[in-house]
Amino acid sequence: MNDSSNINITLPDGSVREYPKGATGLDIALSISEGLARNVLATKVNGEVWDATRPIESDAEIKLLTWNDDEGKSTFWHSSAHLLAEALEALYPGVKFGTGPSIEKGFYYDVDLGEHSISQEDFPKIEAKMLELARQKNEYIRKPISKSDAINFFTEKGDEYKLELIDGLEDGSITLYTQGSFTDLCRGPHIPGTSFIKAAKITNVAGAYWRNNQENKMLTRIYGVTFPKQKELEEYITLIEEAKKRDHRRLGKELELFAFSEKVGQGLPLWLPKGAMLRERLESFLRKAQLRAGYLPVVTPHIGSKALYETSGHWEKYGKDSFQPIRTPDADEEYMLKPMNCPHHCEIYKTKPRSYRDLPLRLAEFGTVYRYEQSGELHGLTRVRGFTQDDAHIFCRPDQVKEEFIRVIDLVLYVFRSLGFNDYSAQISLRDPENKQKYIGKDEDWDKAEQAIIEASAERGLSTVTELGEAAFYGPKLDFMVRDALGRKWQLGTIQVDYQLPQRFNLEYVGSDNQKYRPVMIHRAPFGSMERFIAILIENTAGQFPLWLSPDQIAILPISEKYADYADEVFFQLQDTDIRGFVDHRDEKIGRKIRDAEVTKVPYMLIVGEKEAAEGRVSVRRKGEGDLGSMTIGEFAAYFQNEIKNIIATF
RNA sequence: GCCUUUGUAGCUCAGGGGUAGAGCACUUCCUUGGUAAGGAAGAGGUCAGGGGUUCAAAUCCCCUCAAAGGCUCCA
Repeated sequence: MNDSSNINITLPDGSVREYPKGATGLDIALSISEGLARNVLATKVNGEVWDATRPIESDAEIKLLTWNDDEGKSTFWHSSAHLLAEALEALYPGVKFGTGPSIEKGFYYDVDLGEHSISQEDFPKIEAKMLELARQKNEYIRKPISKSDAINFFTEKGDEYKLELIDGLEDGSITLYTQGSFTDLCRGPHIPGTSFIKAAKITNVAGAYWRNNQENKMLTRIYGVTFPKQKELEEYITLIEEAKKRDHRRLGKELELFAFSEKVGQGLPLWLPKGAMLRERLESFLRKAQLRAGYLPVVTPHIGSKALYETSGHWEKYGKDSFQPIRTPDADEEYMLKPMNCPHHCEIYKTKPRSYRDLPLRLAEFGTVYRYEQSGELHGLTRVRGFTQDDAHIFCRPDQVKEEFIRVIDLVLYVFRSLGFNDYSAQISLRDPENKQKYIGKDEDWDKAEQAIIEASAERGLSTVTELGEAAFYGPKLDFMVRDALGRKWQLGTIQVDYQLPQRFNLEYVGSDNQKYRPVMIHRAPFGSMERFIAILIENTAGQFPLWLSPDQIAILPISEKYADYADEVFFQLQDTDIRGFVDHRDEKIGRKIRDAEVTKVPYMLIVGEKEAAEGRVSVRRKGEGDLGSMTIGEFAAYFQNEIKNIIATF
């Protein structure tokens, strides 16, 4: 044990060092190396992030946080929000402040600008001010304050939003932070000083309700991002530009995959021939794998009587936010566009008595559903009002849940692999253990299902995070996330256990003891929806789809009109081996034909001229790579099919 | 749904109270060419829609619709 003036500090590598009581993270860093000390942004003390300059008074486990730690970054950005606030106060006297947290990539501050408004043109001015203030190398100084003093301070300043925040705080836990001439109500922690901030960019400005409540006043939310090095800002900007180039809305138009029409309506995508073919190919790919995995295809109508959704509970929960019921002309009947496929599938389950021997029953449908999403929510293909789920419902016995989960995981991973998503993870969403009564279903069933999900994920080696309280009220779930080529995360497929619908539809099966039992239902969709999945696929591949999905796989480019017949002959021969594409018969030079094929992202160009026609060969050019040399038509077909075989294994 | 911004040719965009512009794409003609843009001519728009102000509106004002970025929502 240490004497009263010293404390023991445990470092992440497990080593224990002795420091004087009141040593700060910076002191500890300095004792390790000066270089480290220069980079320390904050200190994690017993799992809590502290200012690097805050004295540590007792034994602790610590970790020194730098730019390389997520928590280091978020501290850096939170401090940058204060710097932004200081700049705004200098530029717009009288501005009132809401809250200014760090976010995944940067930070924002919600402000009430009063008379002023901010637009893009003002960004450089704000950025310059921030950097000017940063160069003053001001320290972030932490100061605990009593509630009454805090109220006096912000009353005097006229910051009503801060006063509202203080109102919800407990006396004794309130701190202020000051850097330069700006003082903010803040829990912290912060980086030691503004000198760390070397590059700043205001990225966006938008409206946001005070405290995220629609009833409250709309404040101006100013988004920004900062870096400790100019170079990192440049990389960030490059990444943003790359993301813009990959935007599926832009590529969808350029590659003629889909379109929207005001006449048809908001959020209702029109699939153009190339997009439709891409989509059909994805569907048949999954259909084939599902058939092998024991799914049975079903088809159900796009509408269902209102009673169906009263039974399912959807009417009660979402009815007033849905497309409203359709009335029949004569009888007093109401039908609804289907927002989910599961009620229909439950009715299919009920078409005959089921025995425990029939289970699991796996019903699959590419089912198109309609949901009236808020207009401000619509976004390209990722959020639409009419979309097709690669849906299936597995009706099984409680003891089969785990096995079925494993099978679905295998199917989902097969889909990811075949489509080039190699960086994926999953989230297990379980009940809130504190609040079990808000969930439907028997306690023991939940336990069993949650256990089944956890075990199935572990058995398949999924990298998972577990979130308590994130389960749906009707059952726990497993959601898949993929990281795309730019490092962005997307939520894709989902597997959900459902105890509610079997109960609401009174589904039963006869057990081996001739008693009636209730099946468990599992909803699952590896793609999620065709629309959303294709959007993500477009962004991940930048429109350069895997060969087997590419709308046009080859472009045959005759050198001149003289070889048009030979070009057609090549085309027909290749078409016989299921290779699709076109012959570019335009009256253009070869350079132009190549350029156009490159721009429209055709994977293979086959150039045919005098030499090729004479020898029965093609000159092969791969998009983005260039000339691969000459092959016979048969050689090319084999080469081509081999490439596809290597991407897409059979399930 | 709310806030802010935007809407001009198929696409990308300039212009802006006084007869609508460019590049690309498209059509026709010339050119018959060897690995990322050959040449010429032509056609194409009720300036998102509706209303108002004005001698005159694509331009200014109002409303509607749609899009973008946020916020709230998401079976």
